[in-house]
Amino acid sequence: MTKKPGLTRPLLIDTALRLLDEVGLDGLTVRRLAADLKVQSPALYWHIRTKQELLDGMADRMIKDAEMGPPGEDESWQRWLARRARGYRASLLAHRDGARVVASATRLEMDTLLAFDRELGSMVERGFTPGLALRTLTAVTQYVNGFVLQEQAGRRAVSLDEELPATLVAAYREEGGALGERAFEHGLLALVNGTALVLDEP
Amino acid sequence: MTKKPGLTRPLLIDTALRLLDEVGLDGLTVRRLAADLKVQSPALYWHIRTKQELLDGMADRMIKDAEMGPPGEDESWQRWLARRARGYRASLLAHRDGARVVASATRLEMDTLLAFDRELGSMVERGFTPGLALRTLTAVTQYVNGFVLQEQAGRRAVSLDEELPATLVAAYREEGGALGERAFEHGLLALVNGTALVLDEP
DNA sequence: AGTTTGACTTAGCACTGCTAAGGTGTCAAC
DNA sequence: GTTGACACCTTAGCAGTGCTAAGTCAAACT
Repeated sequence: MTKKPGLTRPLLIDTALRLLDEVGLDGLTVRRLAADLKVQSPALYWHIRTKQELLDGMADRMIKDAEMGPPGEDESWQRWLARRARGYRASLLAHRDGARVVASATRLEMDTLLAFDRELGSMVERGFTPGLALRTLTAVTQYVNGFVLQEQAGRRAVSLDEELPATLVAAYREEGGALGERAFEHGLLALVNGTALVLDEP
Repeated sequence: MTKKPGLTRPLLIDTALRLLDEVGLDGLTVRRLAADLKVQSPALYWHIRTKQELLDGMADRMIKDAEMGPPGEDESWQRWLARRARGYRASLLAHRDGARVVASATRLEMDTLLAFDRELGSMVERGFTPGLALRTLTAVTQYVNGFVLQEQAGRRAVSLDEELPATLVAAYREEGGALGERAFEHGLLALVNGTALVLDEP
């Protein structure tokens, strides 16, 4: 040990997440982050190997913040699965472009993976086979990823001044303008209840 | 009309999709595409305004290729929904990084939107409210997006030389090494059957 | 005191999307 | 047929990107 560093990997990740909320993923450049840390940009490469590694760290951080864990003793796996999905979604929504960040992640850290494994284990205790547990958790996770990705894209499929087709207009009116909470819950419940069906009939 | 152009917007998009399979989304640069078309890179900007517009065109193209349409007369909406999802997934898988491309799209063309509207309409004919139809179709679409996104990321959560936790190993062994067809079908069936449940109980 | 080493800076490379300005061939009008 | 206009493409280049090589310098160890 020599001089204690002004920068650390966790500090990089935290600052990057704060900066992400300000400027979005496209605005998040290495130089901009370095400026925020009052440092020249190559300094960051002492603590991370590539920008991708930084993104991976950010994704890992957001997943950890979701505090997903095994179900409580008195909790059905259905309720737990739904609660987990909601928490995960909230964690993605907590940061601008959050879903894009985790979608771009290529590697998670070991402890995050261990937490995931513990979840699988508790599902096995409740009657799932390991493969079934993995498939179920994957399905829910990917549903959330896809949903929030679209949610945060803030994309309108077509410019607003153009006229939308009839049924679509009716649908949006019924939904109150945008796909949000309700649409998410709809798909989530279908997924969870549908899984229960599949479980009963092998 | 004057000189007939050597380049056209559709040609750009087709060539870009072919190039995408070669070099992936990260390797797909404007200059590289121009070189493939034996043209200098700024020439492309006569036919498209930004690279994003090109990506949008590519996404639109892939969606059209899925040939999703309303259900046949003698087809239950459940079978149709599943068939649609499988076709959509196949279309995303048909091109390298296909899911990333559609995820990055910000705008779809009007006729694609009209096709979508026709699907919604036929669901309404079968008892859905417009909002319910939209939510259902969105849920399935986002599930497919998320799933294929992960599928194509080819990501291993952790490097292969590291040891994986116990239950996860068991799960992967049970699945035969990777999450593919079976996992997709599992989530899809859950989603479709779950939707049927939700429909019956308002 | 001298050497090592961790943490940072300065300079700069190869590349990106994109623009401004200029050229060139083809068509319509006269 | 000459002229003008316009569609389409080229040359040159800007501002910005991730990242590296080499140098600096103070703190820590011997």
